[in-house]
Amino acid sequence: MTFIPELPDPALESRLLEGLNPQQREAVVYRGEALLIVAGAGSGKTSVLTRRIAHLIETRDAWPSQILAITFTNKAAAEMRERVETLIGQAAEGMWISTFHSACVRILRREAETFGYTKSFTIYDSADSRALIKRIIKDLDADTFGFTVSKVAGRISKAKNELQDVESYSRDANFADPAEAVFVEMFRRYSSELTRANAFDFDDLIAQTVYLFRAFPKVAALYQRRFRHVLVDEYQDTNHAQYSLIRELTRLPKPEHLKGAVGFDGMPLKEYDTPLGPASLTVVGDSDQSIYAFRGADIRNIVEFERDFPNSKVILLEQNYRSTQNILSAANSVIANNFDRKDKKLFTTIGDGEKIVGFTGYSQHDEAQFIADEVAELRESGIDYREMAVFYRTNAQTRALEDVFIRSALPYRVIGGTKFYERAEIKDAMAYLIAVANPADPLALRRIMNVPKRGIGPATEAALQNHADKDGRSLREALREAGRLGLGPKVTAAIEGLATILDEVGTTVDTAAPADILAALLERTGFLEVLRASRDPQDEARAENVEELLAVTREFRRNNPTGTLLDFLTEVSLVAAADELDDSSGTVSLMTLHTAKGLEFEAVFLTGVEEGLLPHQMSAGEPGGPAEERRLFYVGITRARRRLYLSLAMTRAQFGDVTVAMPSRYLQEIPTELIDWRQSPGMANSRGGTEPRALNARRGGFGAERSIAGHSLGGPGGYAIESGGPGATARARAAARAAERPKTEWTSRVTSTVRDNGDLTLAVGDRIRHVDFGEGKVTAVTGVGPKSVAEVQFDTAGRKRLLIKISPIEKLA
DNA sequence: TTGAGTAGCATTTTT
DNA sequence: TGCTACTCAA
Repeated sequence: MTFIPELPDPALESRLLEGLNPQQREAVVYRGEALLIVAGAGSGKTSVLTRRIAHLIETRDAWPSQILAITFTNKAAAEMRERVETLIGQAAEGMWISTFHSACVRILRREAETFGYTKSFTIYDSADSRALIKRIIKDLDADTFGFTVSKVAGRISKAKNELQDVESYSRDANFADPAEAVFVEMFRRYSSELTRANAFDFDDLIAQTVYLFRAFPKVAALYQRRFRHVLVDEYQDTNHAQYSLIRELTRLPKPEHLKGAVGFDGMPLKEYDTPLGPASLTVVGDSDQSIYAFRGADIRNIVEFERDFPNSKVILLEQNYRSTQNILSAANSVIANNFDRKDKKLFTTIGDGEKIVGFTGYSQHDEAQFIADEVAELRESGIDYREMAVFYRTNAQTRALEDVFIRSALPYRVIGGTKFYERAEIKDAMAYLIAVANPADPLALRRIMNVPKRGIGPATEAALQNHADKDGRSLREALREAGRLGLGPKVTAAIEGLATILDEVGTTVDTAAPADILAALLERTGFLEVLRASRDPQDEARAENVEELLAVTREFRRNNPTGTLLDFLTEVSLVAAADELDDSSGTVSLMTLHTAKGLEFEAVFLTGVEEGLLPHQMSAGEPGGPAEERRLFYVGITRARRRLYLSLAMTRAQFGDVTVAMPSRYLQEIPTELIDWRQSPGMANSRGGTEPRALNARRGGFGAERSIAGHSLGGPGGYAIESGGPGATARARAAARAAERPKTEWTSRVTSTVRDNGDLTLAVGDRIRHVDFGEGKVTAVTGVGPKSVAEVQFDTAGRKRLLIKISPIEKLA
């Protein structure tokens, strides 16, 4: 039979390739079993990926429903979908574009009944997992073996990422070691508690999907038949479980496993539906941007791709369309220090651009003040706030930055960090929803049992739990039978009241809108009422947060008119930090370097470039730690389009007391001529004297990676050796120098003083005195009431923005 | 059982 | 510094 394909529209096809360089072009049009696109930072990979998908559809090589594209965040997924739709219009419907986790939830919900779960399973986020682990540690007195919640959570997570379950883990376990025996027991309990609660944790979502596919080839075959083109972004950050999932999906299904099967449209499959070859796989990644090894990401997945897929093709994208040459040169020279990598050099035709700006503050407040001043200046030069970002290594660093940003009245937003959904009151409200959606979940129930206060304390809870355990029933069922426990009449009534509310509201879960369910729960339990009546001033804010949650549920329904409570809970569980980014908001974004991956900004401030912070102390003991930290630094640098700032502080307050910080070794890996030091470490160090070359003069003093490499001798299970290398002596010397100095030298130039000025009003031309900046003249006043902002030209400290209400200032006569 | 008060401890990065 | 976990009185 002759098959005459419908010819693709040549105009459209050329539009898909328009503006692409030859390598990008090939990445779009290549057809074959396996394709690896090695995409350097800013090399236009998203564009290539979206056009490749559009091209597959446009050339009739694939139906939209045959495409599965995996991204790192939901935001990236949404963006990709949008871009594909813009390229080819409506036809994009039916594609699966999502994160690993969302895709797996979708599969698991559909297939839950096949392997002993119900489709109303809940997803435990890390806080939930930790709460459970904490209880298990307590039960088993495992802390006597030195187990902490994070250690146990880490080990369990690692095992799951390696696709180990309790059985396979204990097969290799050394039971002669009592600590290991205890760990296995904890692992066992953790797993069985999850199963009993009809819940999956993050790692389960992937691992259980792989188990499902392996144990039920007929189920797997359905998906193998459906997805003919699998595309994976950020491949360098995939772990073993995710890798296995991809392998399962791209296997050729056996015809007998498809026999009699029913397709996704509910129609029986036909003979010719059996595919002739495995699905084609496209992965995109850059091993220089692998920063998730701590989470089990295995860089070998990308490095050994060609060996894994013998018929594969590799395409390199090295031209950068994002950054200036100065920024790229800095990035190239830093990453070149990682041995064991394929040499790759980013280049651009944009031109050199501005130099990188360096600044050394006396304290983290000083550093933050510099950033705030620069942000204000950049804004004046026409760069929008939303085009600026501040990066840091640890979340704790936000404090000083937020402090100064607030006082300077600069609009900012912290991405990630203490998230909305991690607030206690939100977790409580969510626990109500979970308890209603998944009655088998005792964790949620326990959380809300006494919120708001009902007089159900630990003793009562234990009694209920006992009753439940006695005849193998759930905690929820025990609640209904509280009358038989011989508790006080008050408590009994409270318990029964709660049970009634949950049961009655529970009848509506499949039909009612999430907002209505939440409203009913809040109303009937008096949750909001109690918060509002409280004397604690913070409770007012908590009540507002809960109302915000209510608004979120309404918003959800607006976007998903048929979305059930379960859909809402799923969506909430899987939001990533980067998903919070709102492109339309005119605020500066503050985020960790990890969150920054995949994003780009016109101006980037990379803060805390200090030894011990970047690279982080904790990384020194881990194999490959310093190299991964360097990649993190590299990722940060390459986010910037035009302006890059590197800053550090001489001293940093850590839990109350102040420690002396040394410039990061990575700073020396950047050619000096690329950095314009507004205040170099040397200048900051030597009583204001000008010594811009001081950083280089100390070469070797604190930059020696040799000291770190030596640590690998410790071997597995070894403890991190107290550093005795050159780095340590330099640190000690610096500390000694600091101690000799009069204290005032080291106190920060910018304090965190806040004052309530009531309704002090300032006018242009007023002279003021500021605690930190000295005297100055008001040059502008904007805003009204408590939000009014003064712009002040200080005599020596330069120009600053000040939120009048809280600044430590006084008006001079 | 609750709430106030205090002692002790902790910070790496996250789907 | 800021939070949690524990103790003790009501």
